[in-house]
Amino acid sequence: MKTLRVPEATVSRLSIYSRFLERLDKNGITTVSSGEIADGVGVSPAQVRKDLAYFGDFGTRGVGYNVKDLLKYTLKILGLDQEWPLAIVGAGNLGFALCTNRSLSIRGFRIAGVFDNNSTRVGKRIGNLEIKPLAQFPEIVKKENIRIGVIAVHTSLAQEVADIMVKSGMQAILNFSPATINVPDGIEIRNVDLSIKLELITFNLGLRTAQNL
Amino acid sequence: MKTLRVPEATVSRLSIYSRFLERLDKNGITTVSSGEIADGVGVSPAQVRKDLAYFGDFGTRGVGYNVKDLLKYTLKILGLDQEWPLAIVGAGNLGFALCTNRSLSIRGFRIAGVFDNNSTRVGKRIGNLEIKPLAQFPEIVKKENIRIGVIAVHTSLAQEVADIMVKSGMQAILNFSPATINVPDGIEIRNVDLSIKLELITFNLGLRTAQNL
DNA sequence: ACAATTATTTGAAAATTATAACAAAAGTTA
DNA sequence: TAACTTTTGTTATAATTTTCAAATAATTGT
Repeated sequence: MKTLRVPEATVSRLSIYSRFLERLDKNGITTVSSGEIADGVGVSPAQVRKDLAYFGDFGTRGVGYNVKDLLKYTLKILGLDQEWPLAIVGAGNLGFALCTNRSLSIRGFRIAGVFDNNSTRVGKRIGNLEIKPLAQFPEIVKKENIRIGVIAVHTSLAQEVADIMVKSGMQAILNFSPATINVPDGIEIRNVDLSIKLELITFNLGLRTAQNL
Repeated sequence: MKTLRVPEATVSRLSIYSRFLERLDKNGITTVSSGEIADGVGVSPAQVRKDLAYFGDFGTRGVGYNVKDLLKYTLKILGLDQEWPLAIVGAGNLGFALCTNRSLSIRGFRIAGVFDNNSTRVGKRIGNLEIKPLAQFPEIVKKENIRIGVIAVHTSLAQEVADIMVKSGMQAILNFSPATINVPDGIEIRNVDLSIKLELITFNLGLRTAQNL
C-alpha cells in the first residue's frame, strides 16, 4: 500500500477546509474553487490544492470542487464518517465546558463517559450524563468501546490520569492540562494548551512595543 | 536592532520549557542540562539548545543552565515579566472555565473583564468578577488597559465579536470558536481549536485500523 | 597541573514544508 | 471545431526547521 506521509499541518488544515465546506453546503453552494476555499479560511490557493492532492484528485480542472463530494471525502479522510465516543476525566469547569461543547458533537464526537474523583461531583449530571467515579473508568470505556481519553484535570493529576487511561486500553489521549505527559510508544498523545497561544501573543506584543511598531 | 526572526514553533516550545523550569525551580533544582529539559518535555536536546540560542547564550559548557536564571529569561522573553489583563467575551461554559482556569493566572494572565449579551448571564458573578453587557466592552477595556481579547462565544457570533474587539482597540485576539476570523493587518489573531487536535487523532487512528497496526 | 568528562556553541547538512510556476484538462464561446 | 478561459494537478524552486557534528569551554578527580 502506498502510504505517503502526510504533514500534520496538512491534516489540521483539512479539518478547517472541512468545516468551511460544511458551511458552504449548508448555504446551498455546490461548487467551490481552491481560491475560494483559500479566501474563506485564510491560506493560499496553492496550499489548498497541495493539501488536497495528498489524498486524491477531487477536483475538476476549469471547474473546481464539488462541495458535497469534497466534504464527504474530507470527513472520510479525517475518520469522521463514524461516531467517536470520548471519555473525559475531570468534571470541573473545563470538563463541563467540553461536555456541553457543541462544536465537538457536530463533528461526530460523543461524550460517552465523564469521570471525577471529587465526591462533590460524582453522581451529579451533565446533560443526560452522570459523573462517575474514576474507579469505573476501565469498566465503562470497555463497555462503551471508547478509544480516546480526554484529560481535563488539574496539572498535578494529569500524569496519573494518563496512566490509568493507558492501562485501560485508550489508544489516544487529548490532554488539556499544561503538563507534559509521558505515554508508551504506540499511544497517541495530543495537547491542547490554553496558554501557549496566549504566550505567543504576549511574545509578539512584547516585540512590538520593543520596536515601537 | 538585530531582530533575527524566531520560528513560531520555537516560541511555543519556549513556553513549555519555561513551565518545566518552573517545576524544577519549585523542586529546588538549580542546574539543568539541555538533555534533561529535552527528556522532561519530549523534544531532542539539540532542539532545546537551538531554541534557546535564538535568544542568547544562557548556558555554561560542561555545566548546563542555571534554572532560576533561565526561568527568568524565558519569562522575560515571552513577555511574562508583566501582568496581562484579558477581556473575555462569552460567559458560557467555556468562558466560565477560562475565567476560573488556574494555569492562566499562574502565568501572569488576569481576567480583567467578562462580557456577554445573554440577559440571564449579565450581572452574575464569576469569582469576584461581574459579567458585563457587551456594550460596555469599549469603555472597560480602555479603563483597564486591556490589549488582548478572548472570544468564547458560539461560532456564529465570533466574527461579530472580533469586529467589536478590533474597533475597541484590541491588539490581539485569542479565538476559541472554530470560526475563521478576519481581522485587519497588524492585529494578531490566534485560534485555539478544541476539535482540530481530536480530528488529528481520529485521522491517525483511522490510518492505524486501515493498516492493521 | 593535566587529563578526562561533560555539555554548550556554532555552523553546516538534511529533511521538511510552503510557494510559485506551468502544463493539462474541462468547459465556453464564436 | 478551434480558440479562449478557468482551474486543477504536478513539478520545481524556495524557505523554513530540524538534526548532526566539530569545536570550545568549564569542571572534577588524580
